[in-house]
Amino acid sequence: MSPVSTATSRLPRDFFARSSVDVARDLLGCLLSFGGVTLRLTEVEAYAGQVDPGSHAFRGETPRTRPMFGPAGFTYVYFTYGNHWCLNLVAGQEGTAEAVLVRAGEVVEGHELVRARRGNVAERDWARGPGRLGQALGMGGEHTGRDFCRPVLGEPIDLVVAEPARPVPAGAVATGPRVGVSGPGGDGTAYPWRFFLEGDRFVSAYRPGTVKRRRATAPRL
DNA sequence: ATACCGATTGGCT
DNA sequence: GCCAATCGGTATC
Repeated sequence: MSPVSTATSRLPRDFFARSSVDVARDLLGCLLSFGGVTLRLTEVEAYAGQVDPGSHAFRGETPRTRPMFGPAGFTYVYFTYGNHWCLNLVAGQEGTAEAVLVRAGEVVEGHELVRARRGNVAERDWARGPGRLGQALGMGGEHTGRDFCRPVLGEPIDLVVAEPARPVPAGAVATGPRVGVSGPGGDGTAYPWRFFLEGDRFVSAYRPGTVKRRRATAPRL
């Protein structure tokens, strides 16, 4: 039996109610289970809500970002580029709209399920990147705004975030600019809030954010 | 009503 | 390394 599959203590809401940066760092190595698939988290990013130009919540609450403005311990799943569903775990105090983007992981359980969803791609790429990870887990818009800390009441919760059997050594955690975050003052280099396991194969490739172009004038036909 | 764009990915040069 | 795909969210007219 693999040591990682033996850890089963669900992280409490208090764990997520801290600053997104602290939560992100501590999530590395943790086990995230959803619908029969378990990932060992290798890469995450912190977003600091309304004071963070790179955050979806920067311009205030909208129907999409509503879960971010709620209490910690809920999901925020968003759709992007016409194809991809990406998973966030809401952090911080209610109203601050902090969240942690789950960017990559290693599949440690549910290989058959993931193989079916991800097709014939290298196992290394099954959940290496937020879009791929969402697909590996079978994430969709119906999974946003879900409480993953509440123990048993109400609708079934199939998302579990648990401590690893063995915590990752502090020296194994690396930080850097966030991936793909763009815009004036919002580029990823502004905050080194990407956390990943140094040297781990299941970490996505770094890509800098694109420089935002400004169109000269509006077409206004 | 409409235009712009993205916390990405996969394919091709 | 470069770039098109693809469509919901958001801002704007």
